[in-house]
Amino acid sequence: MKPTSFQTWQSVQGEVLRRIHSREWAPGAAIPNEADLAQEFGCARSTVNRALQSLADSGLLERRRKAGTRVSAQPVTKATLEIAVIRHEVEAKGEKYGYRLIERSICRPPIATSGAMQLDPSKKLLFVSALHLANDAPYAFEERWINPAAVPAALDEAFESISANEWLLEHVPYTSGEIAFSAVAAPQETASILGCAQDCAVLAVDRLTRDAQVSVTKVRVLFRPNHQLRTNL
Amino acid sequence: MKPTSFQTWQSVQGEVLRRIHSREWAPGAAIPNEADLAQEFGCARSTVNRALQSLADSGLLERRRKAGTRVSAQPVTKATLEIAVIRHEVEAKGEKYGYRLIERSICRPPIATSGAMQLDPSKKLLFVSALHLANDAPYAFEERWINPAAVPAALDEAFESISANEWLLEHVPYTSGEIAFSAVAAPQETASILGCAQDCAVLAVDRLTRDAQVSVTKVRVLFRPNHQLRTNL
DNA sequence: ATAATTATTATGTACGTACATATTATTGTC
DNA sequence: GACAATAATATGTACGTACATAATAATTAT
Repeated sequence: MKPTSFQTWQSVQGEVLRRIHSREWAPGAAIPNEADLAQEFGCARSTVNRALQSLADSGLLERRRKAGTRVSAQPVTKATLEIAVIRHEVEAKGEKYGYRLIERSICRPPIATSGAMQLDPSKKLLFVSALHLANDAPYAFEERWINPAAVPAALDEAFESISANEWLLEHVPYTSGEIAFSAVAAPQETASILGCAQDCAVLAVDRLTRDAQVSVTKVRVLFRPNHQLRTNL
Repeated sequence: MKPTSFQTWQSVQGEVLRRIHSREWAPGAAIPNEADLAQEFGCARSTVNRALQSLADSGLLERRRKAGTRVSAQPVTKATLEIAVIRHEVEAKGEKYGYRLIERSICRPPIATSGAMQLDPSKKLLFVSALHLANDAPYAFEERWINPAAVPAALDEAFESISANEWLLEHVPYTSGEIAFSAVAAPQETASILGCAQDCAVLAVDRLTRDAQVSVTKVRVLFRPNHQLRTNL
C-alpha cells in the first residue's frame, strides 16, 4: 500500500508529474478538479491549487475556469536564461574580468535606432562602445545608445572604469524591455576588436530597455566566437 | 490621501515594485517584514507573502529566513524563451509550414555525441536530419540523434511526413534537459541545404533531452540567416 | 576566548472557509 | 432555431491561524 497522501504542494506536484509522465493522464485529457484531487491526496484544495498553478506556469497544464484543468497536448518548453552583468558572468566562469572603453560620443543615432527606441531622430544620444575581457582576451563587444533624457547622469560619466552595462544597472535597475538573440557575421571593425576573422559567426544579444514606457538604452552585445548561452529546461 | 490599502497580491506587488523603482527602498536595502507590511497594507500576511515570493522569483528581491527580505543589489534579468515545435513557430508567424526529410539512418554517433548523451559509444543510434520550410523557403535545419533504447517506437517511424521534432513531443513529452544557443558558421553542406552562403552566420540551438535520467535525443537546429529569438523581459 | 547550546525571528507553507470571476451549460423567450 | 437571460461549476484568490524551517542572535558551558 503506497502512501496515497500528499501534503505538501511539492509532493502533490510530483505526483501529478508522475501521472502525466506515465500517461495515466494522457496529453490533452482533462484531469480531476482540485476539490477531488484534494480529497484523494488528503490535503487542502489550496495545496493542490498551488501545485497545479505552478505546473500551468511551466506550460505542462492548461487551466480554465469552469472548463477545468487538462494536460497540455503540445507543451511549449520554456527556457529561462539568466542575463547577468558581464563582469559577473566572466567572474562566475572563474576568469579574470577586464574592461576597455573604445568610444564615447554624443551624436545622432541611425534612424533604425531612434525608431526602435521611439525617440525623435533629431535628438542626439550618448553612444558608448566598449570591450569586455576575460583573462585579458576579448570576451564581448558592446555598442550602446543611451537616452540622456531618461538618465541625465549618464552625461557626467566617462565610462572609462565602469562599463555602461554595470553603470546602468546601478542607476536604473528594475527596468523592463525586450531582448533578442541572433547570429551575425562580425563586421571588419568588430572582428578586429574581438580578435577574430572578419565575418566570423558571433552570437549577438540585442536589448532594448525601458523605464516606465520611455526608452533608456539600446545595446548590441557581440560575444567572442563559440560563445554559448546555456540553461536547463 | 491615497489608498494605503492593497488587498490583492498583484496590487501589493505593484506597490512594492513602485517603492523599489522610486528607490524608496534602495538596492541592497532590507525591507520591512511580511507581518509589518501586511499591517500597513491592510491585508493578510499570506497576501504579502505571495507578492514577495513572486518578486523574489523574478530576481528583484532576495529572501532568507530570519534575515528577511532585501532588494537585490544587482538583479539578474531572466529572459524566458518559449521553445515551441517548429511547425507551430512557423505557423504563428503566419507563414506556410513545410517539411522535408533529408536523411534517416542507424549508425554509431561521434564520440562527442555519445559522450554528451552518456551512452555507450559502440551502441548505434537513430540519426535523422530534416529541413523545415516556411513559405517553401528553408527555415531551419535539424540534425538529430535518437536513443532507440529510450524510445524503441522511433525505429518504426519513417519521419517522412512528420518531423522528429514533433514526433518526439507527441511520444515522450514532459521531458527535461539542457539547451544552448550559439552562433556558428554554416558548414558547406548545411549552407547548401539552407540556401545560404558557406560559413554564413546562423543561429544554433543545441538541445539534449532526458526522460528520467536517460538521454532520449540530442539535436542541433540551425536556423535560416538573420533568424532572431526574441522575448520580453 | 571559543565552542556548543538554546532562544528568537522571518520566511515557508498547510488548512479550511469564504467569496470573486470566468466560462460553460441550461433554461426561457421570441 | 436563434438569442438572451440565468444557473451551475471550476479555478482564482483573500483571510487568519497554526506550525515548520532556516538562519541568526543570545546564552551558557568549557
